[in-house]
Order: sequence, then C-alpha cells, then structure tokens
Amino acid sequence: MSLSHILLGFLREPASGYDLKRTFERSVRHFWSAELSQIYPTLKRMEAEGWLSSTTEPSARGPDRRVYATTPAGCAELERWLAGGPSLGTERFAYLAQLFFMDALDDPAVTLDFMRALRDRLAVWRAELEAIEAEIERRAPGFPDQLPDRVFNQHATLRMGLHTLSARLAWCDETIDRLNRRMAGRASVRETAGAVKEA
Amino acid sequence: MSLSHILLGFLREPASGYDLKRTFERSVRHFWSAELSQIYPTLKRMEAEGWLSSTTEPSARGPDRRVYATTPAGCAELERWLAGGPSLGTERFAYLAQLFFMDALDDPAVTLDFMRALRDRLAVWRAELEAIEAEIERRAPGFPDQLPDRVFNQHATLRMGLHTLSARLAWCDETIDRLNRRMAGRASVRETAGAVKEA
DNA sequence: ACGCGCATGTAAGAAGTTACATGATTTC
DNA sequence: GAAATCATGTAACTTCTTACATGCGCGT
Repeated sequence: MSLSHILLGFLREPASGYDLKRTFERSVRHFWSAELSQIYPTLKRMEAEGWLSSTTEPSARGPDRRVYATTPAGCAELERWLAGGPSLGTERFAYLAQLFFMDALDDPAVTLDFMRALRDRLAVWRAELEAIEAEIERRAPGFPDQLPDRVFNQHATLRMGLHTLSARLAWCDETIDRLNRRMAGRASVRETAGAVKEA
Repeated sequence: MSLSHILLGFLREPASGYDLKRTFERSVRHFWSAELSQIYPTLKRMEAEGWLSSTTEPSARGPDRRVYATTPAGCAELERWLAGGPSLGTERFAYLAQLFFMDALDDPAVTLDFMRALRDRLAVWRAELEAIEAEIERRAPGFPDQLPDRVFNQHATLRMGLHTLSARLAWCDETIDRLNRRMAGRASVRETAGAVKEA
C-alpha cells in the first residue's frame, strides 16, 4: 500500500491522524489524497505491524490527540520503499474514457463544450499550483539551486504538476481547434450540398 | 463506477467478457485497464441492473461464450454519463510520493538514479504510443481532418497521452539537470573546504 | 443556543488486485 | 505431450469512498 508509505514519510515528525490529513491538503494534494476515515485505520494497522508507536496527549482545544511516530522498523520500511525504484501504477482518466465514447451522443458541439469545460477546470487547477510555486520561490532562501534536498524534491513534484497541466491545456486547445475546423468544414459541405440541391 | 460506463461504451457492439478484455488492451490501455476478474462480475451486475442482456453461443474454439449487448436502459445510462461533463477523479502518482520523501535516503545520487530510471520507463511508454499513432495515421483515410467522429475522439485521447508523456519527460530532464548542477556545486564546495583545511 | 474547528473513530459498500480453478482446442 | 490461446468464473484481500456517530471548547 502506498498510503502507509506516505504516512511513514510524513511521520518522520510525529503527528496525529488529524494533523496528517491537514498535511495532505497542504502539501501532496496535487498527486495524492486520503480521507480521515482511511487514515485512522491505516495508522492503527501500521502500529500493529510495528512500524509506528503512539502516545496519547491532551489537546489545547478539543479531545485527546493520539500522536504517532515511526519506529526503526517503520523507518527501514520507508527506506526500502524509496530504494525500490519508481513505482508506476495504473493511471485512470475517466474524462478520457468519456471523450473516447463521446461519438455516441452524435453531436460535435457537445464534444466541443466538453473540451472547453475540461480546459477551464484544468486552468483553475494550474493557477492554484502556480500560486503555490510563487509562494515557495518567495519564501525559500537560495531558490532554486541552494534549496535543501527536502524542499528541492517537494518543489520537483510541484513542477511535474505544472508541466503536465500545461501539456493537458495545450492538448485541450489543440483538440478544440481541430473540432472547430471539422465543424466549419462540415458546415461548408452542407451549404454546398444545399446550393447544389437548390440549383 | 466508471468501469461499467466504459463497458457500456464498448458494448454498442455486442461482445463477451473475454473480447472486452482484449479490446481494453488494444484501445484504452493508455488511460484505463481492467482484469477479467473485475470485468466478469461487473457485467453480471450490469445485467442485473437492466443495462445489459446476454445470450450464450458456442465458440469456434474453446467453451461457450456469453455475449452481452446494451439494452435501451444501458444506452440511456451511457448517454447520461457522457452528457454529465468531464469527471476529473483524484489522481495518484506513487512515484511522485517517493520523490517527495526521497531526502530520507540522504543521497542525491540515489535521487538522480531514480529520475533516470523514471525517464527511461516513460520514454519506452511514449515510443509505444507514437507507434500506435503512426499506425492510425497510416491506415485512416482523410487523416486528420476528415476522420469520422469516433476515430477522431479516440485519436484525441491518444494525443493527450503523447502530450503528457512528453511533458513528463521534459520534467525528468529538467529535474535531472538541476540535480546535476546541485551535485556539481556541492562537489566544488567540498573541494574548496578541503583546500582550505589543507592550507 | 448554534455553529465551527478540533479530534476520534466505525460501518457499509464500491472498486480493484492477485491467486486460484476448470476445461476445450490448436500449434509446435 | 506440452504450451498457448480461448473462455468462464470464484475467493480472498486491499484500497478507497461515503455516511454516520461522538464529544469538547471557543466565538457570536
């Protein structure tokens, strides 16, 4: 399971399940997400496995917090995962599946709307990542060559998000262009056919 | 579930579970995959739902085939899914998670190896997609403007694969470059420090 | 009094993977 | 005779989502 390894990565500094959820939102949102209802049982299982230990401590406001920390076994497992080479999982893009079958609706205008809606949503997402990158560049000393390894790697994952989102936006534009040309071509064919009929 | 909608898309022409598995490998591999052990029970459930009907027919070679076809309800469900706008799911990239925590290994050379291994695997993948695109361009009449809608849309999904893989490869190169510069910088810092010590 | 943020979880189910079981026919 | 391809599935398990349950303390 990758989620447990990601949790191991974050737990190099002790944290509660609730903390980890916020950390997810803040830092790895663009390539991973997890619900609290998945995080809590996973932490429990990892403790049973011997990768984590936990202590209960009172909270400043609200109920007691269960704070987890990695054990040496957990640390070893993290290193094993990292040293195992890149793990490329199966990628699934539901919107590509939709486009793939879009001819069933038999209306190129709907496809065009679909692509425009997709482009808009991807553009919003890219703007979010750009804002995060600007924030890093502003705050990090010695950007980009003198960053500490940790920040360098984290920034690199953000760069991949920006590269791929730009590529997808370019693809949206390319596809929208081609759709427009196709539709223009058909309109003129229809007109010509109409003119022939009338003559 | 998206899998059932993808099956509905393919089942505009009747097919068996086994056929569908091969169709997946041939045509949507680059953005979706499914095992037979997932396809079979899903087809059964879809039939119970009223989206599909099935008939058993003898096979030319091997056991009887259960051939499915969409019902009007299934067709309506497909159209509902397609008309619902692009569904962007959560994307998960385990290799980005690995990179994000790679500083735990405390060795930039390992990160460099990791990025090079990733680049090589993505390059192989892109070459595969390029071969498929070349095949389409070779065989399809009137490429690219006069393609029928179905082929146009299918080709568009392939284009997205090519765009994003190129972007990821560019990102790999960018990151590898930056890592090299960082390592060179540190080596010279170490040398200078050594020289000072010796003096 | 009410809602929000903090903090913990459980339960049920959907989605997906891996391993196994079975048996025919065809190709080497 | 062995291996590959055709063809159907089940079982056990992992992973992830959605909905629900509980309760404290703070601000308005």
